[in-house]
Amino acid sequence: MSEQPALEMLAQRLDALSPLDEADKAAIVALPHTLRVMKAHEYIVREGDKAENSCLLRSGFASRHKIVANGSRQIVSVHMMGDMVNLQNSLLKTADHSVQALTDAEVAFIPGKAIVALAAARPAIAIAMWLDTLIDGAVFREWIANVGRRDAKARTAHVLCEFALRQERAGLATRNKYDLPMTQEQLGDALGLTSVHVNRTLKALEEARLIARDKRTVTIADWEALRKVGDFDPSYLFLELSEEIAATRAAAELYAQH
Amino acid sequence: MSEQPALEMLAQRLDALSPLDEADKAAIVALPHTLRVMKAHEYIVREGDKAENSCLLRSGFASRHKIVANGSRQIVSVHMMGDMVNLQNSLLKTADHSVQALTDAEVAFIPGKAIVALAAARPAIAIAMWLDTLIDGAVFREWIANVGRRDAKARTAHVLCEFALRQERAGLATRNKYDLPMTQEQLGDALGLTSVHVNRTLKALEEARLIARDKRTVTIADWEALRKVGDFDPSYLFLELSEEIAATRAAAELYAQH
DNA sequence: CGGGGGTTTGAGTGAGCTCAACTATCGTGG
DNA sequence: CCACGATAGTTGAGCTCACTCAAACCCCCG
Repeated sequence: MSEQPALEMLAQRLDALSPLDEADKAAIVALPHTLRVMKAHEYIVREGDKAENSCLLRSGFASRHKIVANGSRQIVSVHMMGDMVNLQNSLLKTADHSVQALTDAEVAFIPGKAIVALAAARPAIAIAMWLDTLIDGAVFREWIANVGRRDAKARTAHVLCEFALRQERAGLATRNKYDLPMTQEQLGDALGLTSVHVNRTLKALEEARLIARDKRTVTIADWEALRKVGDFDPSYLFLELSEEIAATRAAAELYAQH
Repeated sequence: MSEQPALEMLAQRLDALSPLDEADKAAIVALPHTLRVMKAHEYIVREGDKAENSCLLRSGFASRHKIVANGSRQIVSVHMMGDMVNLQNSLLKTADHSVQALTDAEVAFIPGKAIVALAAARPAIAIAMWLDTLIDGAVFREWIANVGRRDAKARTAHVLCEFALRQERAGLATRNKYDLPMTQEQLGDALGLTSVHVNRTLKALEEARLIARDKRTVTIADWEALRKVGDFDPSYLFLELSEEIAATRAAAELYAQH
């Protein structure tokens, strides 16, 4: 990943959400942080932990989840390259949920205090981070509706569409073909279904020729049809606010190859 | 409601979340706004609307909801006196969900632009509003887990506990007895259940002597037992951050009577 | 005292669950 | 290079929680 400073990615993301000047970006890149390479399944934050760091996901995938009384798990969000996984840790004192690596991942831990101090000193950064949090909230709302009111087929199709667009935005794949970085068990935990039922549902979507699967690579065979059964309208992702991220990243990659 | 300026309540809330100085509070109270009295069922914001205002709920109750393809509704949050109902409208351009009055309500509409300008000018306010948004998100996460992984009984008990503590914080009731300002149909929309099943579930909770009901007044007969079946742990509400709100409000009421 | 919204109850159905077995894939060490 | 074990995916059979449909019932308000 070149000589790029670790937090360049964060500066880009926030800049895309809400324009920052060069000094703002420099201040973000200069934020104190420690880089860690995590293995799949490793915990990045545990529920109940004292909240000290916020985490930028530099590569790989991570999920946030809660455990309920009967022992089952609910994944409340899935994150990928470029996402700030737990900005809430900057201002809230204890973690209300766990964050776990879904795949091997590179994570930059940034002290919450440094983030708050930066936000206090630089309004544009405060607003960009607030906006990131607002979009986070919009996705949560959609997920509440997803698990609360859609049946298994629609629910599954919906997140398949969401992942497609988010991976495309992150510059990781196209909207028509991407790696689903989670087991059916984990997918079930995200959808509020059992792994057995996820399996049958995916099979049904495949038999209906909406998707194709190979290992964990998902091909969306009929985007329009999948969008329809999944009742998917991407506006809650506010992609237009960060459209240039994928483009920037693609350009950087091209440049790196030469 | 006395001669208090309409936005005093907002200044108090934000100050409780993250300390503000007098100039900050004065600036909040001076924010441009229009007051409206809404009837129950009236829409405050409609999904898809151009987002122009954020709304402070001065009295009454409101809910936010999404409609899914099959026509059913999912309530994603319930709000009460003192809540900012849709801060996201300050920074996001279109509303991704609707806001509706559950009861008659007084609402202060504040232009999103004014809020952003204030946040940009006054870091302490930006951070307080960001924090409010973060707590909003924590509640959304809990609701995802609630509808995704808890059965009807636990799910219902859980929100009954949540409403108790939130109404207590707002100074509207005690945690042992409060008005549930919604029909069983609406409760079902919040829980991802049908109204029929909500009815049976409430009845079961009543027969188990965990709650008692009279019209829409809920009495929690056995808090500890209800908390347990509802798998309720209030930490996600971050009540300690705004403990003084209820106290302040109670004191103000006392003062007003004399 | 009639109408309308909300609540309650019953009866039957079905989507998604549980339990259990079997298969496929893949990394590891002999 | 193969055998093994572990992890993940697939399939079947039966069950149950919550749904649907439908009919009372209740209560408030005009």
